[in-house]
Amino acid sequence: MQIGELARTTSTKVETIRFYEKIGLLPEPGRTAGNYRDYGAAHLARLSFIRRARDLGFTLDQVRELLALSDDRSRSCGAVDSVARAHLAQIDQKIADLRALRRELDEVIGQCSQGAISDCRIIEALGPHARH
Amino acid sequence: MQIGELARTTSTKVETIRFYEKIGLLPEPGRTAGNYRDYGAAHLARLSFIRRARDLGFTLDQVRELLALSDDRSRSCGAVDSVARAHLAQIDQKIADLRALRRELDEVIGQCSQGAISDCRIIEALGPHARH
DNA sequence: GCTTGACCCTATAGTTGCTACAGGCCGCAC
DNA sequence: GTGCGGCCTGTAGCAACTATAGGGTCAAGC
Repeated sequence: MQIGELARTTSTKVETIRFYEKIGLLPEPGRTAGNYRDYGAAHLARLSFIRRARDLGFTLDQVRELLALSDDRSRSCGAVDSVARAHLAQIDQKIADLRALRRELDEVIGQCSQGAISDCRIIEALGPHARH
Repeated sequence: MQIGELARTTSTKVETIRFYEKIGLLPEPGRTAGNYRDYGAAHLARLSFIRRARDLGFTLDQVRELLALSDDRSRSCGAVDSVARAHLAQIDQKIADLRALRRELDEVIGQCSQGAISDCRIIEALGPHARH
């Protein structure tokens, strides 16, 4: 399987695959006579794992950790669970932050009366005298 | 006012102020005899505006746009309103995305039975055979 | 047998929004 | 006069890719 097919199969860009290889996330595949990368089922599985984890918002470092854990099949699942739970907590925090921000921005926007800039409440609310 | 004081006043790092100057967000201030940047009230106001907008999650490009609009005090407030509303929509989208992701991750985590990795449902759920 | 075009290769620079050096002045207290 | 904090410039680094430049490979068609 060459890189383009792997890319299509996993909905990944070719450059991203090469990038994952460069940072050591994806093992270097063999090469054909013409120096093309030649992937097998194991590469497909590993890249799928990476993509799925990335889609779930794990950072590359977290993915690296999950991969290391999953490679060591004798270890307990607890470590994996804790990585995942930490990530969940981060997501909850992000959602809360965004909601707070949304509320605030909404308030600022609500004051716009569509007049001239000199009377614009949005600009005013952003200004140096706005006490928050 | 020198850069350190401006930084403290606006809760910005010195490097960030120089960075804003370099990318043209903050006008170059005058210099003292010793080549130190010398800021006045206008700089303080502008930097406060930038910080506040950034805190509300506007990108630097959006901030640039808002600044340009606010400088042209004869224009209607409508353009400002539309920048702000577009940003609000982006935030809503991000919140929705994160919530979907949260749900999914929560589901994956819920399956962990704390057994061995070889039975770990999280790893499994991330694997290539997980149909999503 | 030669060209065309799709694919692949490496290496490097760009993106966003900063942050962190390295190596060197300025200004003031002691 | 020397030590220290603060300032200066310029460059490199972070995440996680993406995009380009400048080339090689391979199969098909004429």
